[in-house]
Amino acid sequence: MARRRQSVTIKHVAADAGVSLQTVSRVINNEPNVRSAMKERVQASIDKLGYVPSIAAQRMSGSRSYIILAINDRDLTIADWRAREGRDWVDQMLLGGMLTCAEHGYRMLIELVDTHNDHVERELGAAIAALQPDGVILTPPNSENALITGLLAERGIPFARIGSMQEGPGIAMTMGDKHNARLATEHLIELGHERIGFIAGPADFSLSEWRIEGWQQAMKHGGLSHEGLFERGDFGFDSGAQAAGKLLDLDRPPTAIIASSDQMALATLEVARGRGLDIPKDLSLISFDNSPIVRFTQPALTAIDQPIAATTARAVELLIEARKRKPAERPVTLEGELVVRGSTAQAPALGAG
Amino acid sequence: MARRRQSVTIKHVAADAGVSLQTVSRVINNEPNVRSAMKERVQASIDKLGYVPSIAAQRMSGSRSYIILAINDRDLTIADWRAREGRDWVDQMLLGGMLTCAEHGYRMLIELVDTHNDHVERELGAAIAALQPDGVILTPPNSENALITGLLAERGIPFARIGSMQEGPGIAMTMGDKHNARLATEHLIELGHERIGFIAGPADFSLSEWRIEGWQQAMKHGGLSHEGLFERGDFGFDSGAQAAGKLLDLDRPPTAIIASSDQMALATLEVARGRGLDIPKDLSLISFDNSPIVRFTQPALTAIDQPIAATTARAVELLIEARKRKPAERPVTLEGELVVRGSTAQAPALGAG
DNA sequence: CTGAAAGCGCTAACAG
DNA sequence: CTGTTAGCGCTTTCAG
Repeated sequence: MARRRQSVTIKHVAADAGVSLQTVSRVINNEPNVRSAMKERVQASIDKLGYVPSIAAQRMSGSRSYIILAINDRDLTIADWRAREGRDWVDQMLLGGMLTCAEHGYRMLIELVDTHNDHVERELGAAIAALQPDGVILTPPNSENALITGLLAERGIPFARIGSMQEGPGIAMTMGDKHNARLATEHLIELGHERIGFIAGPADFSLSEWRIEGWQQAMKHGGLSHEGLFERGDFGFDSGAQAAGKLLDLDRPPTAIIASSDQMALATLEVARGRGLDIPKDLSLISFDNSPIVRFTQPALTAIDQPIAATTARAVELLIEARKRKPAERPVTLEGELVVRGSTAQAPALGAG
Repeated sequence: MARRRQSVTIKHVAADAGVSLQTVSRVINNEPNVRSAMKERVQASIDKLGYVPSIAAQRMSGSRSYIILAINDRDLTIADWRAREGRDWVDQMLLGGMLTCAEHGYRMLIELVDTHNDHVERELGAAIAALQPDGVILTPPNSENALITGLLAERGIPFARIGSMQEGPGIAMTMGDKHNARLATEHLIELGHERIGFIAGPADFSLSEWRIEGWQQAMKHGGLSHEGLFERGDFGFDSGAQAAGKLLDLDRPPTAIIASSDQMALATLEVARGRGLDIPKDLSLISFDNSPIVRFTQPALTAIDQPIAATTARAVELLIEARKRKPAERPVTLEGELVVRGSTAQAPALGAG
């Protein structure tokens, strides 16, 4: 294989336009001090020759790499891909991230990191050393992994922490979990439900707690008690089934359940069916992931749609800005929406059953 | 923002190990002429310092970029992402491609290219100039886009053409479409079906034609006629509905239909239902995409599973090898499998109805 | 088998 | 406002 060198370099452009390399560089990088006549002349040569700067060379001379790295948990991601159950959060991240990157001449690269392992630092460190990304996007539960955030901060790489409100280095971002949980709860209250159960996610996800807060607040605000209507799962199906079982075993079981993940919602659906309950007649159900799968159940599930694409897009923008302005201290929040489908209905008549 | 330089470079390692840069370079690249004692000493320093070579620098000095580029059609990909209907071929490509890349120290980067437009060359040329990928993976319908393959060949970049058997530059690869169509048809013949309809994809996809061949061959081989049982769609829902309608309008309609995409299969399901046909009792149905969605219909669809992940993985391997060995001339084929679910059943009794 | 020198394409820093 | 100089971190010659 022949050595593949840049076919047309900054030198060719400089020669063609009859200027110095530096001037061409200034035009490429849209720097101020260039006379517009000069700029046009150089641009003409660039267009004529079809010149595109080499990212590697740009990176080498100490400037940007034009790469944003999205760090995802290796095992979780692969498990989702292999399961082929339609979970599309990676796609949504790509949708928001890639397109926004492209608008600014950047690329987004996904990196799978084995975050359970204690050599996260080595793995992530290697990725950073190899790629020298201009910014990193962290998703839960990595967003609050001190090993990761510490490393990034130490190396001075701007990063966004999606699903984290902690203070400290990096841009904290949330998808409005508290608000979203409130939204779901209020929808049920409006439908006349008074006993609304909540199946939370694991405690090591901060967003699990925010959602609990949102639910509790909405309940209180509606003059309802949430006592005893709470269970916790791990986002997975089995844990959801167990939690749903406990809630439905109560002396006075809930007439509606909010589950913090699609899998736990699906499990709840199945458990309820197993007990002869009709959804939504006997039990209303809201899922906290609007993944494709919840549209194909019978009935389709009312769900909280998290703005994954929009949040990732915003993260990219903030990361790119970060090298100019110092990022804001306050957490950035993009709120989700409630998508109403067939799994929620008027609460069963009070005296009935 | 401080200039971010490589924290530990080849120089540090060389100094630490008390050897020249060159020797370190040789160890990194696993070159032959290094005494094993030397090698170990250098490796020890590398490990101690946590050194990882900078891809940008490696690329700069004329060697590999360690980047494999997967080119996808911009509009199609974005449409799928936005639709959120669980189509997961991008994920499957990532699954196969990223993991295999990682095994070899490469990264896979997705690039969305507006392939309809006639400035494909500029777009793709820019991506290549900027990234200098070591290999490119093309998916249909780009695999046979002469503008694209020509550009790649001209620049001497190894590339794989998935879904193409054409001769010429680049590694031709298929997912066994002919074989897969035969498989589906044979399954139906075994179930006693004699009139098996086929809804093909658009003619500008070579694989559409291969599937037709497979179906026709299996029919002939089973002593059956395929005359008049053929329709063509564009892979989309509406075209599928139209095609299904025509097939079911025949004087002697088919008792089974094979659709070349999940959307066309779904459309067929709906059209059949609309006519009061029960699936699979009155009509058996096979989808040609085993995307998550076909598992959630009632009944779940029997489908051809295309080895997207495996093919992408193989493509990556072949591309990486390509810079050593000259790639084989013959097309590389990985065949799909039939996943039997509830949409196929024994043919309705002959005299009945 | 190992080392020294040159340069990849680009930008930062400094002159003019 | 524009040009010159000196590297970035690595690999490729080519000597030893």
